[in-house]
Amino acid sequence: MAGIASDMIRGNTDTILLRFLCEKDSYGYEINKQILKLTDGQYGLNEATLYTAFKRLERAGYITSYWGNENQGARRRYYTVTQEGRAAYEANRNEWQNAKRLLERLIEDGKD
Amino acid sequence: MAGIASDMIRGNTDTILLRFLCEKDSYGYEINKQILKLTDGQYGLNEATLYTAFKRLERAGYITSYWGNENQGARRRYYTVTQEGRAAYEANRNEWQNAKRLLERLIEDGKD
DNA sequence: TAAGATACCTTATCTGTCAAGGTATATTGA
DNA sequence: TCAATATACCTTGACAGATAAGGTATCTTA
Repeated sequence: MAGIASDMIRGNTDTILLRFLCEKDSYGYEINKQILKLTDGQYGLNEATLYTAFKRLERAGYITSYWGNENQGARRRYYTVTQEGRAAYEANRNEWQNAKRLLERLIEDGKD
Repeated sequence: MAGIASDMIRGNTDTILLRFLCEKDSYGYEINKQILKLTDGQYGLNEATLYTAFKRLERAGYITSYWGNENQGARRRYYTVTQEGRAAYEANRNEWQNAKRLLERLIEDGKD
């Protein structure tokens, strides 16, 4: 997933994770599969990026975590979005929409 | 211009500069003023970012530069986009449009 | 004559991403 | 039975782009 596309998504990683956690508690591996599915396999988070982002969000107080009690299969660390996390998601979503508008002007309006 | 919005634009800096240079030869200070104008003052490149990007583009062979012969005022380094630069702009623009579509799915489709 | 605008540049530092490595368990097919 | 694959987590070191802060030099304006 290297290259420009991933650099374009940079800065939105946290927002994407929060979006999924706003729907329901989940864990890293599952969220990444959902991302891949939603993008038809065009985008997925590198694992190091994924777990770094979870740590960042937890440190910021936007999510909390707990171990699931799987009685079979690999263990899972579940994440729950906090009230602050929901607010951050809304704010980030607005920021994305604003940034999108600006980029459309800056990149696309100069079409030949 | 710190914060999330600037991180969202990261990865598009080169594309933005190429877009302006595809219209006409220009120099750093002028392009930055155009960016500010197009975004109603909402976004402008940090100078260090700006000149770093020019260097990167020149090293990549996407632009060339020459000193303008101003007989008054501060000296200006003008940039010209190359054929490869135009091709890169088109490719980047497509990548941006693709990334935009993905981000809309990943961020916006989960609306409440 | 000082302040502000124009115009360029460098350095050190920060942050997010990523490749590469690791651990452990369960399932599936040869 | 046993190797491969999928699930699921984590850490480390390196890299690239963005930035704050500093600098230089000229011209205009109050």
